[in-house]
Amino acid sequence: MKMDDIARLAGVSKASVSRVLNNKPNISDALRKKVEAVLKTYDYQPNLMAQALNTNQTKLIGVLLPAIGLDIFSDIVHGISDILREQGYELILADSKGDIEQARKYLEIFRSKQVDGIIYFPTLLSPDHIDYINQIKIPTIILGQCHNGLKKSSVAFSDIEASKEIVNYFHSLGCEKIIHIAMPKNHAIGELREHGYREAMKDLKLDPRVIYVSDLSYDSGYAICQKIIEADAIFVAMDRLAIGALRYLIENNRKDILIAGIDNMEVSSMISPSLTSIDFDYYQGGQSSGQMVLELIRGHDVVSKQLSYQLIERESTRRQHV
Amino acid sequence: MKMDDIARLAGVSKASVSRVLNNKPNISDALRKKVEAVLKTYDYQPNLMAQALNTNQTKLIGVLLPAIGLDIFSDIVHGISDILREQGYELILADSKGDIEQARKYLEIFRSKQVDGIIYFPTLLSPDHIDYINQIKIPTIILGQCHNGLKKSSVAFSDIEASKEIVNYFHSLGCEKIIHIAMPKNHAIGELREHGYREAMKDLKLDPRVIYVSDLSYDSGYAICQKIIEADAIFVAMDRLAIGALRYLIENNRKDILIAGIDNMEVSSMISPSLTSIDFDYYQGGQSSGQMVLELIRGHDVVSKQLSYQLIERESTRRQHV
DNA sequence: TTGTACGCGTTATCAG
DNA sequence: CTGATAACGCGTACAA
Repeated sequence: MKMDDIARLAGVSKASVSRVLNNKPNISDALRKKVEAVLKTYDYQPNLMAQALNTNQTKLIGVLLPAIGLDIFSDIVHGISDILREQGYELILADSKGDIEQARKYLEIFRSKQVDGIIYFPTLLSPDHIDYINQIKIPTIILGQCHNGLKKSSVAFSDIEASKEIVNYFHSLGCEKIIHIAMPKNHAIGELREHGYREAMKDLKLDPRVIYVSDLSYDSGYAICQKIIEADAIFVAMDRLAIGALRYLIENNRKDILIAGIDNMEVSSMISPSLTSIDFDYYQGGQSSGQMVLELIRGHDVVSKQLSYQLIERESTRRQHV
Repeated sequence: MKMDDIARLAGVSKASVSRVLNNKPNISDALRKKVEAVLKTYDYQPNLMAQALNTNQTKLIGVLLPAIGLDIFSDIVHGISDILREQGYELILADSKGDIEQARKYLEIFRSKQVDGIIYFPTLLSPDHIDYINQIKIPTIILGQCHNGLKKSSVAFSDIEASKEIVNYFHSLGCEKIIHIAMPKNHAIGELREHGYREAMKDLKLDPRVIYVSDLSYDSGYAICQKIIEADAIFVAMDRLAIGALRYLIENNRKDILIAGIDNMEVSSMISPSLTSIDFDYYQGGQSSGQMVLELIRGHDVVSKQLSYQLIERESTRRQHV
């Protein structure tokens, strides 16, 4: 059932049908009624490919994340998806696995698929990569961080502030030897969180000590703890690693060491001891970026947004945790 | 840069350009070289919308899952995505949240977006819903279960067999009072696992006892344990629930009760005690369904496939676990 | 082997 | 306000 057919059945031209479908003003009520009736009867659905060819809009948004499996990213995807679908857009999802080459490959695929917009959560932002991003022609939102050199709209979380809060929290609990387990050095978010840690330690006039994991697996969090000789508390750059670290502490009877993460994974409240963490509103972040990419497509200006956070206190920061 | 331009620059007709692009045989080497040179120079990219309109293929596959956040589904997505992208397809991802109405809504969206194929992981398969699925015109793969009434290709995991294995494993450890924590009754996978449990118990001439959670959250797994008075072992229908249950056992000092789940989530090896579980190859399942949907699109017949599993023994099934 | 001409189903333009 | 008609960019019969 195409527009031609509808037009014939309604006894009008397909131009008029098009006008009705797109709510154009220049059409009489009489014709409108007639066409609408036929439209209803035959349950007409416009052919999106033809529409796309003509309007040069696919109504597709490319979403590139570093790891769709982590629960924070699934929250983000829900946020994005809920907003976009409301407005008739669909999303094409890709996973860069934290690798820049992969990321470029997917951005390239997005381009070739002619998506109308892109939401990109990068990991490392090298000067090189920033140049690459800036030169993208398609409306693009950078999610997860904002960077001076970046000429794109962005939605960031308060990684630095949140990290500071954790250090200060440990200090308020009487800790002095506060160690930071950081992400590998090529992770932008890891750098932000490490930065927050160092700043807070400096403000408190405490000696920072940072150790880096090799990757973001639970195992890495576990393994890295072998390097820790002495500590009052450990601030781990993400819950996932923290859960691994916690396991090590338990196995080695270091229940005197306090520990906290960031991300507030769903499982963090369920493990024993439950994990103190920072909660970011990732769903909200997804919604914001979805909204912003649509505004960008509609010609609005580049803007930046930063989201808030909340400290969730649990058992892992109590003395002698279970 | 469109085909016309390339044709002009190469001094040939656009038909010839098209032939080169699509590797048609009926073209001379001389022309081919000439065209390829121009193609390279100008980095020509065909307009997919025009292609789509013409060939009636969007190269888009709709993937509908009950919960994209769970790690099993992210494995599935990776499997699907790796296969599809190899062959130039992209995937549109949607989350039914386990709700049939939502699922229908998304299947409807897939249709309106004119996807070439669908991969659908349903939860409940009511007769009504089976009818609905059977009447879908687009090539469709049902993932996660196979059902007699279903006239679609399917990729299933060995839920029944795996469940039996766990019960038998508990029995080999000397357990007699083996309780099953099952998913809410409207979950097909839950039913399969419960079925496996009941069969195994019958074979062992043991009394089955099944209790149902209200939803699939960690909390539900925790809360349901309050109903358990006496047990040697608990077989939980999924790791997520099992982790909640485990927390309850620890808090209430019931370290004598053995416990095992299904899914082998990444975190299951990291919690204390680590959780005995069944590992399904979800990535492989994703790959298979991706492969099958492409074959369906190419006109192959409807087929079914069932994947294997593996029991992973861990601390939660050792006597007096940590 | 090569090129011409038309069709895919819309939206946009321009007379009437 | 309405209806022809021309784009949109590609594939493909069909003719040469």
